[in-house]
Amino acid sequence: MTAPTPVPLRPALHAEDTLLARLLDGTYPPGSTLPAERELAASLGVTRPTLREALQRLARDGLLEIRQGKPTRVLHPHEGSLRVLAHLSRHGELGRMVPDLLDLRAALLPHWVAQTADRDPRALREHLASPPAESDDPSLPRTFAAFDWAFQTLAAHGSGNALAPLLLGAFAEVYARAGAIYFSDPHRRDRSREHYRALLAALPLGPAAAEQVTRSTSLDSLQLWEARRV
Amino acid sequence: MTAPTPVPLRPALHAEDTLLARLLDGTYPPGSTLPAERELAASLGVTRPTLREALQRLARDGLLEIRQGKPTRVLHPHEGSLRVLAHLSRHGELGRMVPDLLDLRAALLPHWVAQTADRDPRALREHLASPPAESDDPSLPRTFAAFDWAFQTLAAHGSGNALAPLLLGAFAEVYARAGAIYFSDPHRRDRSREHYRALLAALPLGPAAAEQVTRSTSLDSLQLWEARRV
DNA sequence: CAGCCCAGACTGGTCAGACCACTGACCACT
DNA sequence: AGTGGTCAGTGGTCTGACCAGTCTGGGCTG
Repeated sequence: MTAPTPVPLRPALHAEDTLLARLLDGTYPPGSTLPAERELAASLGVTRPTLREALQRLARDGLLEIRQGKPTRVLHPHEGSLRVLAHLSRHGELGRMVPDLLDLRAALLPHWVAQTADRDPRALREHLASPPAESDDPSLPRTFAAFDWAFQTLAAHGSGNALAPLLLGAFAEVYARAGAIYFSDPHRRDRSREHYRALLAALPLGPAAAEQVTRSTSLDSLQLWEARRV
Repeated sequence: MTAPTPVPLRPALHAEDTLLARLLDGTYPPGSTLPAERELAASLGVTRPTLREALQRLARDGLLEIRQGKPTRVLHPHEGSLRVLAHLSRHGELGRMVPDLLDLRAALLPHWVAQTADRDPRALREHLASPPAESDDPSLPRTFAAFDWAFQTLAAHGSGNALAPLLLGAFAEVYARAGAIYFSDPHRRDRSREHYRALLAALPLGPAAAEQVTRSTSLDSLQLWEARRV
């Protein structure tokens, strides 16, 4: 029996964070079974109702399967939901996600930009006109990431596909973290400004041109990342 | 004050379902504020801990914002997560989602198929070889939808993008429902069999060919749906 | 002996009511 | 007018008990 851990932050948060850490570090491997709630609550230093709230949240994220009468089961990652990404990104897997994120971006963004160009590119055009200027402000990477995120959001909304903003939203937290890393390099920032300019120039030429430009610039970003100093 | 409702199914489920229904039908519109937990629990005929478990789940879905000291706030849909899709699909919005789902498919699937073709198309080839045969089995639409879903899953896994299966998985429930509708038409089933055959033929020709075929067949499916008898 | 069945010991699900902790608005004081 | 404290209302947590499925092992039956 594990010694009751002191509870630094809110008990429910402590419980969720601790459980999540154990789920990710293999203490409770996929397919295995969680200790009984009473036991788990005691070892975490919280009460059962509090623990249960944390368990319900993790279950909703697709990490656990809770069924009355049987032990709570740890699900396999592929059974999980997109929300686990946010968790993973907080546990050091972020770097490895960047190329995958850029790859998805290369698949979706050109599609959305083309549709936006076809329907109503005004908001997008206006936004792209003024990316953050270069400076030595330490928060510039985050500012730049926010700008790029807004760009994607505009394209998702402009696509006319009601599911697009929801889909994009699933990546909000991960993107914020990953973007701060990607845009920490002045060279990559500068290259992205070129990308925005190129798209701005292509928008009046129609959807096909906008799509083509967005695709090639997205792939360029991916290559920029792959070629980074290791 | 609302009269305590009788509790048919599990109290926690009843609470969540009822709340969700009220969130979707505008009883608790976005931006508004939920009744206090004590009051809400009483009106739902459950106790506070039970209600809170339901609230925690809904909050994790991005439908609510719960903060100590302030009333629980109803978030706007675009602040929600992809999980709300599953909820919406259970509340009659499914038909309107089909074209949007097909549109997303047209953006992602060709990308994934191309990568799978490039890396290791064997499993995909094997799967595509044997789609469900025509019959009058009333469960055929669902069977067909399951086959098509497996196809997409193979492509997502084969893409090598670790995020792809997670992304696809977010649509599992919605796709199961939407697919059962789409594939209820024998004509559309037959057309999809043609699509599978075409892709099967294109796979040996390389990623570009596979991508091109997948893109055009995806768009064909979209047009088939748009042109349906109304 | 093989097989069925049921009690009991797990598991999670819910209840009850109390108290703690944070938020915001109101109000007396400066 | 500005400032600080007070307090009512909100969510957060605790306590310990009981309800409800699930599974297993031992005893009974055929």
